[in-house]
Amino acid sequence: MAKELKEVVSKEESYSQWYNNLVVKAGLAENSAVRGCMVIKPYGYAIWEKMQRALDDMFKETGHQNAYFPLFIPKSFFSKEANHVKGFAKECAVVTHYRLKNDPNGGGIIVDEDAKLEEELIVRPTSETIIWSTYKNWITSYRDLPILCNQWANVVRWEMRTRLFLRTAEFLWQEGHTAHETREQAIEEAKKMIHVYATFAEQWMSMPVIIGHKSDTERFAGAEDTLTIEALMQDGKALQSGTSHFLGQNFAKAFDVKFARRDGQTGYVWATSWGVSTRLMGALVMAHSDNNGLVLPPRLAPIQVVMIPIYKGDEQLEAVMSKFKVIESNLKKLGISVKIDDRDHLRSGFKFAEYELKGVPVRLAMGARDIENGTIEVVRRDTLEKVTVNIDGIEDYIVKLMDDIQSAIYEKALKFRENMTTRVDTYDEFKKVLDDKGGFILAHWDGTPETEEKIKNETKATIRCIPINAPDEDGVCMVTGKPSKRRVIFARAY
RNA sequence: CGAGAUGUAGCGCAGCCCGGUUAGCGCACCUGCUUUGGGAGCAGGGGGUCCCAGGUUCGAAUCCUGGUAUCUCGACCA
Repeated sequence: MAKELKEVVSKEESYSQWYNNLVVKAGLAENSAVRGCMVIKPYGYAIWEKMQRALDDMFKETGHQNAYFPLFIPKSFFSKEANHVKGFAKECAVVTHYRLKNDPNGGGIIVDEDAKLEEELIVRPTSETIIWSTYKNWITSYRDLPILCNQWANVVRWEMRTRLFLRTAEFLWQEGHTAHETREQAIEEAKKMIHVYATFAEQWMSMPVIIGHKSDTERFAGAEDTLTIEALMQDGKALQSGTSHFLGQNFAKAFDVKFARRDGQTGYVWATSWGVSTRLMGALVMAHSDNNGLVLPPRLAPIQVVMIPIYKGDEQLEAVMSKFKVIESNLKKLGISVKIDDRDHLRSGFKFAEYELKGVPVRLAMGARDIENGTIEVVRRDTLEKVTVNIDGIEDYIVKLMDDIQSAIYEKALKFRENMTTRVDTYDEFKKVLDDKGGFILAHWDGTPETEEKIKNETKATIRCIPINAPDEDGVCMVTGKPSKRRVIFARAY
């Protein structure tokens, strides 16, 4: 099966085709029979679960609680926040009826036209509206604040073009929705959470990201400020991997969420929302994979170590297996997930390739030769470097190796991003870099939506973000020549 | 939703233009034997509503009409 994958790669087909192939062949996910939707297979879901657990822990550490709000949102809720409506007016699934019946003209089942809902229900594309209509009842005093809730849920956006993990009609995500007493506290919360995401991306996914503000046009519908983490994929395109919004008082005003302030006056609460989705799975695949398949960071790998026996006959197999069992039990005590693959109908070479495709960080192989010498073969997935080491102390060796891999793939991705980040000063240069090289481009921009739009239409590149740590640097906009205070990041994006 | 392409076994495809045996190939699957330190070899076997519905014809995977689904490129988006 990986052979097929290699053929696709060697033909230098489009990167997106390679990506799609890899996701399917590695057993992460596949297209479902339902248009635009995806089946996440057990192996892919196991990675997502690890992501969820890590993120959830980080949310709890920062004082958040989980809650759950309804999937269906009355249509009228959407007419309350004008900007938000514009952003989600289209591309939503709508529930119009509540009953089916047998077709009197045939054998099938049809919608019962008599069972039409008074008011249509929207399948949530995001939950701000239903949550704020609920928060209204929760908040009367500053003593009720802050409210720091997170929800793990599925959402639906009826996208025209879909791609596994990156853009599916239904996707899984986490959405935090917080309410605060002051503007400053809400801004602080939005900042805090984008840093949580950045930490997660870098420490768990081994994926470097740039934190920044979205431009006016790229901002979330209904937000005053949108913070984003932007990652660079191996084809030189950017991927927005997580966002954190400062919503100001927009939703509080739309849903009339007022509270009694410390000074005795009545005021509207300040809000944030933030989320990451199964899109992170796509990011993980595109950030690290090579022509042999996935490369998973050890902290997110469902199987961290795979052991493959090499043998002729039952006697040799038993000898290897007894050694494997000891190592397995020792590694498990150290919290490392281990799989012994003793399937007899497959040759070892096939298994090697299969686990490389699946991105298992460390592979151990042992045969008669090793038993004789008291050694074991260790192969790390990221470099495919192969060493034969003494079996004594193998556990410590592996623990260290896992840390090495976790940081090595981060460093590799960081280096790639650095090489793929270019400073340009003229529009011609900008277009040339975009076409020849891709990646992040640091350039001056006059700050107007008109210029941004013009660049987008002419080059397909968008402003990914205005980095929070961008140094002040006087310059002139590469398009209009108007003054600019700092460089922003442009890229073509998913 | 605009423009193009494609629907034939689990996957990838040939056959269609020019209608005519029992619809074929590779991979995968099953059985047996031989193999086993990087994707095994031989032999045998199973698996099809040729996307759906009409039409033309003695006869349709093949021609015509209408649906429908998927993919690629736009617009939209996490």
